[in-house]
Amino acid sequence: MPALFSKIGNQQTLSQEIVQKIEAVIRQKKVLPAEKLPTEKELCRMFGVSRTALREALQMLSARGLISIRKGSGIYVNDYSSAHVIEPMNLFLELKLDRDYILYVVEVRKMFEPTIAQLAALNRSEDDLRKLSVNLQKLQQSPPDDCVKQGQIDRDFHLIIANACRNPIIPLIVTPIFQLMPRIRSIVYANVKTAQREAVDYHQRILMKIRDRDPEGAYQAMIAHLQRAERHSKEILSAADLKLQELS
Amino acid sequence: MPALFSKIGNQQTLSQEIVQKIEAVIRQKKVLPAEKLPTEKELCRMFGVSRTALREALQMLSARGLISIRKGSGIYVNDYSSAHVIEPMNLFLELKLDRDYILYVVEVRKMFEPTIAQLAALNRSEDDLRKLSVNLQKLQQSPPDDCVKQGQIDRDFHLIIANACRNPIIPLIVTPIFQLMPRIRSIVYANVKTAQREAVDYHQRILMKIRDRDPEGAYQAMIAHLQRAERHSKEILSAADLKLQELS
DNA sequence: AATTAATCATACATCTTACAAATTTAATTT
DNA sequence: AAATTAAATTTGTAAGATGTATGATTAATT
Repeated sequence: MPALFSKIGNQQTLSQEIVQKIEAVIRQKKVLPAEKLPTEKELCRMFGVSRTALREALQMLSARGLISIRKGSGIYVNDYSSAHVIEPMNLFLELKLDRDYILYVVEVRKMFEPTIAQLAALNRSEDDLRKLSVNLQKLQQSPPDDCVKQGQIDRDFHLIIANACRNPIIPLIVTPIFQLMPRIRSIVYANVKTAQREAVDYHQRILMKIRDRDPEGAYQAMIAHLQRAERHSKEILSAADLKLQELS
Repeated sequence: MPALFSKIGNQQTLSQEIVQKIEAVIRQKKVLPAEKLPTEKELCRMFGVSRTALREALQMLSARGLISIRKGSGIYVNDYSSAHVIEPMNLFLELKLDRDYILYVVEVRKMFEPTIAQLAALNRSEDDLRKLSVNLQKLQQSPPDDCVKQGQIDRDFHLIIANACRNPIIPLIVTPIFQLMPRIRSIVYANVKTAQREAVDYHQRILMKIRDRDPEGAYQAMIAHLQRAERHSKEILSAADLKLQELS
């Protein structure tokens, strides 16, 4: 039977409706990044709404990174950057991170990073090489007991490689995953004394292969590195599951 | 010279400050998903701010997917889902999509999808198989001239495989990339008459390898599929660059 | 007694008005 | 012409009032 009446009015709130309309013109590139939108007053007039509703809509768009609101100046369209993509994934992984997710992260890295190292070996610039060797020195010189710092340096090493691929989508994908490394490391590697020396060794080998533009070598070196890391993770995870409680 | 005094008060707006405080308690899991936050009135009292400022903060959190505001009911913490991660990346790719980005997308798919097919062959369930064969039938039966629909079916095929990996991070990463396929396809494949038949062939081969739990076979079949697709893309992109203008 | 309708309290949604603070623009002075 | 000052513009915050949805309670009807 066909319904006699359909719902009156929009289910969504006014501000959500406004968001959609403004988002549409941005997505359709009718206003470009750095360009100014009409003032609040004008927008109110155009949409026929109060400033309250309009401002709530603007704050939503601003929270998602589509616009910037500058007091006394106006409303500007943002150049939607990778930061706005990475942050939600970061939050997601942070909220979901538990024993299982650590293993998922390790699995994903094992799947993708060798291929990334491969491409990096082909596309790396001289500048990438410099960054990598500076990073390696830092890792060698870092205090052996500062797990968090080592995790950060480790993360940067892998990030430099991801950026060396010269494909902007790759850092987008892997940055949030690498971002977890310092936190995971502080749990997993807390007791592994040899971890630092080992990491330096593996990084050195990877760096050499990338320097020599040897894709297959870089691929294999990265596999070796990650397999070693995975073994550590699994051993210590099963040995000390209790520690994971500290995460939350 | 070091400044004697730093600015008084926070540079950021009141609402942004409120966002940080509420976000903190959610990140620290002091309130769990589905739990209710205090009412607007109480939050105003607690923070010592007006409803205007508070509501703008709430709308920001709601726009990012951290909370839901239900009229007449209250404010609830969300179960931060993968949808909130995928959407920003979707937007990013949509805004950046141009000739270069299409090639980046193809490259990323070539890098990661064979490995994904490999893992899917190992972890796939019977249900995954069913979904894949249903999808294949749909592709066979779809009208030959409806490029967009074919793109959607194609996308779903690859999404099913990504989900078959049983690693929740993988769909997170690849969904936004696959989401572009219908749009890209409508540009690239518009003139390729044989595209549909070819796609059916390749999909069939991949499906068989996954069915037989043959990781190496699935890997190779996926490589073949993507290399063919890449050739199409490049040929037609260089032949008809003008068409890209239609994107914006 | 059970079901349905009416009522009320609660909570979010929107509007209006007012003022504060930052920025930009114009005017003025040096 | 440059620097300073004043004015206008624009966003930030506040407070109060009205509108609308939700859920619980009470009254009425069957």
